Amino acid sequence: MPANLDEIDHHLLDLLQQDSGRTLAELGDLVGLSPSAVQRRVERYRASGLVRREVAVVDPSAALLAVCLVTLDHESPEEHARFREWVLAAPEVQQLYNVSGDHDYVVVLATTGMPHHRRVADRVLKSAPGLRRYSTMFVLDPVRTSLTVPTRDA
Amino acid sequence: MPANLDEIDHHLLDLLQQDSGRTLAELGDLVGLSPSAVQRRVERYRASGLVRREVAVVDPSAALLAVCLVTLDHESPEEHARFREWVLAAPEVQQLYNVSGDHDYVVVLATTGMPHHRRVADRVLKSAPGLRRYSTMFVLDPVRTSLTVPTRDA
DNA sequence: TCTGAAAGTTTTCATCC
DNA sequence: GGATGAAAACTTTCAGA
Repeated sequence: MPANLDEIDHHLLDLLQQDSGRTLAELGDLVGLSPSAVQRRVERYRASGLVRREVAVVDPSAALLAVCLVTLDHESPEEHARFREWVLAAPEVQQLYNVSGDHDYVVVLATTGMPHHRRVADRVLKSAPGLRRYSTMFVLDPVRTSLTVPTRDA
Repeated sequence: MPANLDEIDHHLLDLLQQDSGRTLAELGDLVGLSPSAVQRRVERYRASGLVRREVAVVDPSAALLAVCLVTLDHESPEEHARFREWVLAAPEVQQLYNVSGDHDYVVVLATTGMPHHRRVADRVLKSAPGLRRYSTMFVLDPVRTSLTVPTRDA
């Protein structure tokens, strides 16, 4: 699915992950291609599923973020499925990762403030199916937030 | 800075955080406003800094993600500043959070695979200034990845 | 002050080479 | 990969509520 990418593709994907608001002409200038050629490549990224969508990034300091480490009871596939479904139902779950190690999931909660966070933590995590325990780290400073992914080694 | 937001603003911001690829006309239909009115509001979000930018989201399964918990030695402001500067220099640091609790930072690393990860972990984390220790949780499944932030309580 | 509509400009899209 | 014309989107302006 992820077609072979050349240097220009890596450059374009870097640029698009930084700021997708640029025009095809601007992108063309930056990577040394015509707007048409850029358009073809960008369309290819979308069609292949490499680029999923474009989103607006809201200032994270407008929110209270918390990173929670979750451990489940039994680790059975059914338990995992139920837990995921339950947690994903909450829009405040900004990120959900199944991870290796002592914990099973890392959950990033984004809320409007502490009252909101307490409600969400109680309703979503504390009463989640299969939950053994969880701990919460509040984000004091979101130094960097992004979804940027390298398309090749540095 | 964050102007008072009405119901339509919340709705618009939800939509834009989900998918900013829609046209002003489409957004207008969804929130019940004319394209011009939508454009004015969107421009206001940008000007106020509430919306930072628009980015292309690359399929996270194209990468190896790891969540690292970092503890520093002394906790002095200077140590924090040096650590941040050092870590932020690496483009593979997708997210960096200063957090409360036993650990000082949560670092999300995005790499192209295990060889790349090892190099980055060695170069960026293991030799970071002021580092006492860190642990790594590899992401087995990025169930949900987003930067979505609620602009009001649910 | 905010809205909606229309004119003018830019960008994107599709087809050509 | 580049270039062109058509379609679509965006930006600006203006008048009304």
